[in-house]
Amino acid sequence: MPKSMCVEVLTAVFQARECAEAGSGLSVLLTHDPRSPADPWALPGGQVGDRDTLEAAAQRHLGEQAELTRIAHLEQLSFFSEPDRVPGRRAVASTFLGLVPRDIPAEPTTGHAAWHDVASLPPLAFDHEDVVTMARQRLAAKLSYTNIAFALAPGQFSMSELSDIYGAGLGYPVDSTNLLRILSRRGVVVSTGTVGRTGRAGGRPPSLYAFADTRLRVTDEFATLRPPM
Amino acid sequence: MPKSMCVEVLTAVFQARECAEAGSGLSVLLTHDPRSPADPWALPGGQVGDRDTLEAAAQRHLGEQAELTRIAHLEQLSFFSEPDRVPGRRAVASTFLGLVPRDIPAEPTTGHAAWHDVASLPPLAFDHEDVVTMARQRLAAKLSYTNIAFALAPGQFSMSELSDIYGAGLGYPVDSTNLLRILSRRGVVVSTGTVGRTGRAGGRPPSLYAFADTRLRVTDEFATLRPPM
DNA sequence: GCAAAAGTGTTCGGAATACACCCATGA
DNA sequence: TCATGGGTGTATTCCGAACACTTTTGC
Repeated sequence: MPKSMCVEVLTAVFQARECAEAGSGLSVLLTHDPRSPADPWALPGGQVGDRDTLEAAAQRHLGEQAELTRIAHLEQLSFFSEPDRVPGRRAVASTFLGLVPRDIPAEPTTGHAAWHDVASLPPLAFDHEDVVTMARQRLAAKLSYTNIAFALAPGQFSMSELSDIYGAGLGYPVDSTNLLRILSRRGVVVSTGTVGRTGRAGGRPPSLYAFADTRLRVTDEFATLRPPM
Repeated sequence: MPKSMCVEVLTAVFQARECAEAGSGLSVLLTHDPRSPADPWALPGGQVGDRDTLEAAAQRHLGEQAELTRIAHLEQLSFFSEPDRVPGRRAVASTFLGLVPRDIPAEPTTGHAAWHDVASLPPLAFDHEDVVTMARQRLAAKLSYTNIAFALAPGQFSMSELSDIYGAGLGYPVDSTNLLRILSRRGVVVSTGTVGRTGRAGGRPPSLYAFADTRLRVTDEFATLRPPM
């Protein structure tokens, strides 16, 4: 009879930050135990309880380690199961991608967790950097063919703000003009009828939009090889 | 300290069968223990060894239970972690999608495993039908934007044969004329220069083609929102 | 009025589907 | 020579990127 294995969860939580000046605009939540200052930063996560699903365990650890209780979207990534990925014990990691909208309180109030721009990450524990890389790739891919940006955007937003969020997730600038056309035709965003305030540099006040759904939905199902007729 | 959990692997292996008459043309490998005839059919899989990755464990079980040692493609699906998905024990399942080409020996020689057309599946154990459904969706999606069909096709094939394979995986007919154009432009298939034999109903003998790669490759990376320039 | 940002319209090119037509073989 | 299936070419349609132009605000 084979032995049972130890399963842990790890979550890469992203947020598209406001700060325009430096970095990519996309930040990931990392934890660091101040009692062990020599340890590298790590992704939030930990063990799975007897009655937890993996998703529930991931959410519980985010609440405990970073006071993050409102995750707009959480989805499974891959399993990391190399026998020696964590020295000294057999730990199979179930990894997750989590997304938090821009308008929730930014900074965790404990000293154990902090947001780091993905363009300038510190050294990370074990294979956690691989998890971040995979999470970024998954996010970029799903921005193209799903409405996943609802989980990064605030409740209402201007199209230029949304194109900044897409740009942060994709890594290249996105034309806000065409973005509105595409997302409107697909029924992803709808106009709220309200207008926002003009920014500090002047300019016309923007119309505000909102996402039509708050659950993940595939919006471009058949990139090619569509069904006939 | 939380208890460790029991991890099992489950694999849905697909093959595009030749038999044209009935069914969808897509078959999945199921196992059934003749010593327990009352049990339903199940997906192949089982426990994970101490030094196994999950992928290695999945492949080992396929070899033991169905004498299947040449898997052309194996990739992780989701984890199934509902606490009561298997009555009586806590079993977290790591599920896989496996693909086998059309030209390998079709029937397992043991009585423990058999191919079943996905259009007429028997009742399956636990949540295994959900795994099959997820695997079919993953296969259909990746047929559109990757070269994953290399793992279902024989080493050489005519375009009409390949369009049958695509049709089996997608669930709707695919025009072989346009399929060749698309896959040629993307560099997915190349002409071998050889020609095959005409079928039993007459007709012009087909040119034979082959896949350029035997590893998964994304061929249509940016369905939309391409980078500028 | 001027700068800055938002919104509108147009053009262009690429890609996929559909379909008509030609080619090669066996009976 | 005819039926059958493979292959080539073309038309249509759609969608997204690029960009010029107009509109609306603050100073």
